[in-house]
Amino acid sequence: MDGKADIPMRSDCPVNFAIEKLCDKWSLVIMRDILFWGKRTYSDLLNRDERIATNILASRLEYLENEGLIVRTPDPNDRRKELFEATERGIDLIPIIVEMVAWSAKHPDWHALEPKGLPGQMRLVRRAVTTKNKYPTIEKFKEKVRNGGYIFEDIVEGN
Amino acid sequence: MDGKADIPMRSDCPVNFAIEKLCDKWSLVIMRDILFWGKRTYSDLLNRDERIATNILASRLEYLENEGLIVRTPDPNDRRKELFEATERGIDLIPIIVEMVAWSAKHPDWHALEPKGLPGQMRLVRRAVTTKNKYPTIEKFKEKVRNGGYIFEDIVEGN
DNA sequence: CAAGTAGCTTGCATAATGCAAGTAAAGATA
DNA sequence: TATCTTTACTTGCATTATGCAAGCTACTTG
Repeated sequence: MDGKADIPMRSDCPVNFAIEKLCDKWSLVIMRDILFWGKRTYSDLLNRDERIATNILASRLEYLENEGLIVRTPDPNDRRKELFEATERGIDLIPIIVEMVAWSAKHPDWHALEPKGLPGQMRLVRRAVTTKNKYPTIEKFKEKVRNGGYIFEDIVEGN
Repeated sequence: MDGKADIPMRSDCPVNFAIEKLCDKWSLVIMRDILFWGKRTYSDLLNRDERIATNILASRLEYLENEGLIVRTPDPNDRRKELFEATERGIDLIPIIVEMVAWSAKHPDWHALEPKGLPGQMRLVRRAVTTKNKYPTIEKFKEKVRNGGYIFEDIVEGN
């Protein structure tokens, strides 16, 4: 119910706008799971490495829906389930998230964690750092999600 | 002194890494002020539209320094002052911030704030949305900051 | 019809942020 | 040189955000 308070913006700066909308500990993690990993249900989103608490997940999903970043629809096959998917506005977060990946991957502190992702995923991360112009890739990512898929779908199936 | 607790990362995901390092309410605002507006002193950073509290600013500057995003040097002309400037790692935040601007500027909620920036600044925002490949611009921005300048220096002087 | 599963809520603890007042050291002013 | 101002903070306390564990209801599965 509560979670993020609905207070007026601190300024009209577009940087500040994005910070106030997006910069909490969980909103972008959830968007990553939907956009990159194709997680669509509450329980799928709950059982991830970062171990979000169930009350926080509920409040964040409500928030993301209110902000127009995701929509929820009842699962036609199982009336207990709701399916969450990204809106166009949510899909527009992909460039931000890709640049975050590039930033992390460029600096030693992240490598010190000895990250152990799937091979295809790590390949993608390396490309995020080295590629001069990431926009062709980003556009492909967006199209995938618009068509009901997710960014890592080929990687998860294959390797 | 306190502020951000030094707890272990929730996962080895590079998205999560960036979120844990950067996603609080103030770190990126301060980096914006340094990178885009050339703010270098404590009092300059304090007196901005978002009205950061003085204790938060102090703790965030300490944090950003510990994370290697900024360095502080004593002002040779005034021994009360310290000058804060971005490191290369801090400069690497520019693409993230630019994509945040593009995200905000693309969607109605931000425009509903009726933002009133300087003309040159608004021009830059519009370009951030429309330009297909932002990397040439981003590279120019980085060079400017590396050379001791800041992104809006031409705009602030002119209009 | 009993046992699980999915998607929550509730209550309480800790951490992050916000506000106001105060302070010491350095520089500016009379 | 004595006073006033500026700069970069700290301290104490209030509020908001996040974290943890337990419980709960509608639906599905065996």
